[in-house]
Amino acid sequence: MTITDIAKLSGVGVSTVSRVINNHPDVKSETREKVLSIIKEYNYVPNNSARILKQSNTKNIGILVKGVFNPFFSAILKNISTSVEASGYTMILQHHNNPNDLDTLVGFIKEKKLQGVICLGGNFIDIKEESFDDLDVAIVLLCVNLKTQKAWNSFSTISIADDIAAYEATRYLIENGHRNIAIMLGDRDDLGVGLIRYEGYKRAIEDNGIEIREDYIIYGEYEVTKAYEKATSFLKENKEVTAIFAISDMMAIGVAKAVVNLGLKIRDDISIVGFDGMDVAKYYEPTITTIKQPKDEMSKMSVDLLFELLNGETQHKHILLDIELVEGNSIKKIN
Amino acid sequence: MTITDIAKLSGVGVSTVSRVINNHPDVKSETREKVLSIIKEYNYVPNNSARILKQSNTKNIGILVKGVFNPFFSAILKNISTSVEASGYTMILQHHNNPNDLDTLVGFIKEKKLQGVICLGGNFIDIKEESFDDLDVAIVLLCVNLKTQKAWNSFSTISIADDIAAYEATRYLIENGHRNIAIMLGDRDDLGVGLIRYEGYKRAIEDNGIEIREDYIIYGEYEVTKAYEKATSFLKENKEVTAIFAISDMMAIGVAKAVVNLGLKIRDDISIVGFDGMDVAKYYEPTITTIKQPKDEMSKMSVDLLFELLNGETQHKHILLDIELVEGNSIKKIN
DNA sequence: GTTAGAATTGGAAACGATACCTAGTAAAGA
DNA sequence: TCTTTACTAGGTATCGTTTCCAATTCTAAC
Repeated sequence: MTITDIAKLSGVGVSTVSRVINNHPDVKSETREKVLSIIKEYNYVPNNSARILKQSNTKNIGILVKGVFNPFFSAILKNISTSVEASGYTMILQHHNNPNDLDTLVGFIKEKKLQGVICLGGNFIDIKEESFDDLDVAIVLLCVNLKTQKAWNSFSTISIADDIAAYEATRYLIENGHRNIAIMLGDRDDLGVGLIRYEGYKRAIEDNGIEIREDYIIYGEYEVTKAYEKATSFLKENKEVTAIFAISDMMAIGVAKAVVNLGLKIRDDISIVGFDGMDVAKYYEPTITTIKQPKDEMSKMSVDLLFELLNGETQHKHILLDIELVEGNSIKKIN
Repeated sequence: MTITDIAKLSGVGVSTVSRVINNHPDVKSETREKVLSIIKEYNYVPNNSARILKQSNTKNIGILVKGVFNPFFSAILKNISTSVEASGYTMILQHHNNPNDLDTLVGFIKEKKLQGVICLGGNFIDIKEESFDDLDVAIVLLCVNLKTQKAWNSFSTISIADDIAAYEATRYLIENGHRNIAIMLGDRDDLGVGLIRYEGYKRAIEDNGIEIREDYIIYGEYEVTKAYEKATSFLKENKEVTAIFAISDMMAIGVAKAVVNLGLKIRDDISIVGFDGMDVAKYYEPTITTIKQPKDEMSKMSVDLLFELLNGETQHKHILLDIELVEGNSIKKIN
């Protein structure tokens, strides 16, 4: 079934059928009805490749996800997915663990002929000025590790102030009297936003005259199980620690279980702070104090911005969203 | 940059360049080298649409996800994603909430010119014999509601015996002395596998001479928050209930929090059984007894099967995987 | 030196849509 | 009645590949 077949069956020319399909105005309504009925009867769907070939408009949006598909990313993914489809674009999902995020991104764009791409997570610290030069594509980075302002006009970013967020979380613990505060990061070899969060933590510690201890870093790999294991062995050996700041809520849950299974009490013995503001943190018992990221806003903005960029309605932007420290019941006030 | 440009630059014909690109044997090696170097120099990437148009081989694999992107689906998605990419196929993700799953599926296949598709969740109860007739595509259904054996040779399924699983969970509660057992399903209007699970629950209740109560069905919509709210109001009004069987672990966590916030104790006052076998259920405190689905096996098998089907190495299969009741600490033994 | 056969190579017709350009028809105005 | 204008419709070149078929070159044996 091609457009030619439909044209013959409806007794009109191919251009007319094309006009009908694309909702062009210059078609008599009875002709349109007739063509439409034939299309429906024969279950005709236009060949996307042929259209793309002619129009050089692929309508492909890529989503490049780095690392774990944690519930936080999934929630964002779902929101993005819904909006992308609603706009008649095709969403191509790629997951990777490649340390070279930039090359992966560029390859993805070229290979899939993307018009736009959203990156979820990853390190983009050494972006080169010319990296995106020859590709005319709308790029939005979400939750990435990016400190340089190089090539600042070649892509957009939507992020929270990860360092300030981590600073706040740590300061909150210190204000509550904690001094021996450990931090749980993701992958030792590929920190991503974890690096920025660690810097916030570090600054808060130092600003309050506490000594930084490298051995207070735990790597939980963003997984509940790993977090549980690592926290268990860590707590066994560092009895003086009174608080752990985990940079994801899922890891915070692993830590919580470790605390319980060691015969300790969450809050009274070990205070816990999470990060993300997932529902599970709220519905865990005790409710875990966490840094809430505006995930719905983040996903909505990223898609909106992407389409604005695609339509040439805006220049590249760098948006910083607010976070919120949501108090739970997992932090003890010491004296 | 097109194949013609490359041909001119290399001083050969387009067919030769095409042969080089596609690794056809009939090219002198020095010609090949030359063409390859030009391709590299000019950063040429073949136009995928043109290729697809000619070859009608899109290498597109679709993933159609119904309803919520819960952590269970995300985990499966991640596994699938990795394998699909490794095979050089493109993964197109679509999320929907359309009650008519079959039409959505067929439209998805046609529009995106898919070669294969995996469905995650949904209702496929009224599949018609001719539904997939004109589409030559490998279909694997995962975690779907499907009872008829119509068109059994047009698609594959990978599933667990949802009814037996739910039967087991319910029977386990009954064996532990519970009689007033509520069940928490997903969406009232779109049950999916929930329907099958409900039947298992119902049968277990009846087999043990307990009266079925329609008002013991709670609809938690597969969300922690909803589950929490619904369980809270349910428990306030049904004080005789001693156990709740939630058909997802995330909902089980919502239920758990509801129990705690009502001043009751998980296990001692209200027993909870989940479904899925997610890490969070294991690391929740108390560990939630759950029906564990072999999610890694499910995702691996679905992709393997899909590619076998694509390569014509096998006929359609209908695989039933085993589940396991993983005991936690959320069930009280009554006398 | 010829020639069969193999090894390479080039030309050109598709694939299925879009959109420019042209043409016919009907209504409106002169 | 004739011209102008607005609609509506059709023909066809084109997008960038692949691949069939034909043509050319090369190799080696006579």
